[in-house]
Formats: sequence, structure tokens, C-alpha cells
Amino acid sequence: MNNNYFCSNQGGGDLRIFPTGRENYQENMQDVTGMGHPPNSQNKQGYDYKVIQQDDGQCPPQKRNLMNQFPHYYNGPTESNAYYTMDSGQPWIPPLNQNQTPDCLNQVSPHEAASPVSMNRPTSPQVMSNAAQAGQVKYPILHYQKPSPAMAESCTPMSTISSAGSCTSASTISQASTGSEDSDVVDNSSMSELEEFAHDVKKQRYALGLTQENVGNGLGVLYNKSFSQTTISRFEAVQLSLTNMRKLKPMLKKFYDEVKTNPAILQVVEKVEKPNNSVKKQKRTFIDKATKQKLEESYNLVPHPSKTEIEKISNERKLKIEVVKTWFCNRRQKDKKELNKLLKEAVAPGNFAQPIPGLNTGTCAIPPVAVHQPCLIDMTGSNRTPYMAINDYNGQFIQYAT
DNA sequence: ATGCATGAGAT
DNA sequence: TCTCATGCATA
Repeated sequence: MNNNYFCSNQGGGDLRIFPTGRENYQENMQDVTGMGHPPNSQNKQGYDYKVIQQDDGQCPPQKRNLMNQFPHYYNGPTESNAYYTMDSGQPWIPPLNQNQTPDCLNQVSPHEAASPVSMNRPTSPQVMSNAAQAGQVKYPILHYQKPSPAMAESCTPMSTISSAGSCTSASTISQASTGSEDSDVVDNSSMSELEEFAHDVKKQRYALGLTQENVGNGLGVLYNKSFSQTTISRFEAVQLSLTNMRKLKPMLKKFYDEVKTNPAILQVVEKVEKPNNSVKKQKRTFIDKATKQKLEESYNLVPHPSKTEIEKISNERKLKIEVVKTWFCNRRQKDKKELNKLLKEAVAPGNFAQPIPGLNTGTCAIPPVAVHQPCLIDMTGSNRTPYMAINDYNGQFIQYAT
């Protein structure tokens, strides 16, 4: 499964997801966030980190006591003006978004506003149970990024998939009105639907004897913009982001539909020639196994290294700063995808998870806590969701597919 | 199939 | 400076 996260579903249906190496939070962490578990003085004992230094104001923000900045997400010791280390001797670095300002905490999260379930305060079991039964526990889709330039320019007449059913067989394709700007009509497929579709599409490709490259070119034939073998491969393996999958799905669907009604295009597709772009050959740095191992270690400690930290790593590992930087970017990207998959696996009907705890995703200031009551999943992959202003939210929801 | 890289847009 | 979509290069 995933080496960077550990997830358990134990006692009373509690769901816990946290970075590996931090399993001991299971014993030590108590929820004092207001998510249903009032602080208990006993909870303040026995954390796996200790006060090591008074904060003289020079303390880097990452190490600063979270209590002051994220009072309702803070789970640690409450001594003010201090920062902490773990029993292992490693620094305990709160997964804090450095850009986050306390003002953000005053905003109502879209989750909270939109759902009977609150993220930041206890919800009575009554409300919870009613909401769950009525199917009212919903999750917002936040479009936080515009389509990539490639997609944007080539997909104007993109088909709209009806919200019913999976795409494999049941969905209806209707031609979106051309010209008019309905770019926010997007595919709403759930992760499971996308998986099913990806699988289906792969089968069809085999049946047609097409290569991934052929298909990529095929999209070019239909949309005037082709995709690489890599992208098709990643789509079939469901290795793209949810948004990305949803964008590509209608195109692929259209392609295969088109092939059915008009097999002649196969001839075209198979003959597409690659332009001889002898220009800009990409160089690829080779990082040996041992070095990668070390990078992984650094990553597990600090997924978002600062400039100084990157320089340090760069020196230690004898890699260019650029290479280290890129490595961390890619590593985070990879992690995010893996975590989303893990979350999807972890959430069984009746179980709910909090937004992704942020050690490895980096920006969510919520130390891992047990979830004793239904909460909301960040389906968007944006770990800023809880802090987003309500007016950034356009009211679109999906219900979590069980 | 996947690792390292790039460029555009968001923060 | 980061994230995200994407692709060249390569095992």
C-alpha cells in the first residue's frame, strides 16, 4: 500500500490516518480540537515530544507552538513560547502552513457552512446520525485550478456526462453547446467510477490493438491536441489527480465512442507521425539508490524543506539545488496521489475521515487525531480547504460514494 | 511504467 | 516559490 502513511480502522470504527513513524500518536494524541473531544487535563501528559527551548522570538515559524496560531487544531503541549522535540531526539515540526495567517481561522469553512456536520465544533450524535441517514453528508468540489493551457484551448466542445451512473455503460453523452462558456460543467465521476472507466478503457484499447501512444494521438485527431503515451498510461493506471482524471475522461470516452461508429479514424490514428523535434532534449539526472534513500529520510522529516534546508541537503547529497528542489516537488506530488488513494480505500461506508493530516502534504495544521465522529474528507486534494473563504466556494457538492 | 523535468498559473 | 498537468528519457 503506502509506505508513508499508516491507517487503521479500529475500536469503535475510529479511523486514523497518519504518517508512518508517528504511530505512537495513536496512544498519545488526544483531540482537543473541539471536534467532539473536550480537552482533558490528563491529556496534557505523555506527549511524545518535550519542551526543549524557550521561544525567544527567533524561533522559526515551523517550530513555533501551534497553540497560538491554530488553537482549535492544536493537539500538543500548551506551554506558550516554547518549541518541542520528540523523544527520539528529532525535532518535532508542526505541519504548519507558513503562509497561513490567524485571520484564516475566523473564516467559516465551506465544509462547515455546507454540511450539518461541523469541522470545528462538536456535532451531536443526533444531528450526525440524521445527516448520515439522509445522505446529507456531502463534500464540496473546489475548482482551485484552471485547466492546463493544453486542455483549455483544445476542449471547448467537451462533452458533458450526465451525473447518473458510471461512464462504462450507463452514462449519456450529450454534446455541450459550442461557443457558450460552460467550462464549469465538468465530469463529476467518483474515484470508483473513474477506476472502472480506466479499466474499461484499457480493455477497449487492447481489443482494438492500439498502443497508448496511438490513443494519445487519437485524442489529437479529435481534439487537435494529442497526449503522450505517459499521460495515457497514467490515466489507465489511475495515477492522475482526481481533477485531471475527470478532465480526461470525457475525451477518452468520446474517442472510443468515435472509434466504434467510425472505425476509419483508426487508420488515421495509427499513422500519426511524431514531429521530429530534435530540439530541446531533456536531460535526466540519475540519482542513485543510496541517495534516494537519504532523500526519503529527509522527506519524512521535513516534506517542505526551506531554502536553507534544501541547500544543506544539496551539499550533503552532492546534488544540484535544482535537482533537490525538483525531487521534493515530485515527491510531494506522488505522495498526494498516493494519499488520496489511501483515503479512498480507508473510508468505508459509515466511516469518515478528517481532512488530510499534513505532515507529508505539508500545509494542514492538524496533527493526526482519531476521528470519533463523521467528519469531512477533502476530496479536492487541496489541503487549504478548511481555511478557504466561504465566497470562494461556489456551492457544488458531491456526495461521497459509498 | 516511472523518474526527473518544465512551464504556467496560483499563492 | 509552490502546485499541477504534462512529457521526455529510461529501466
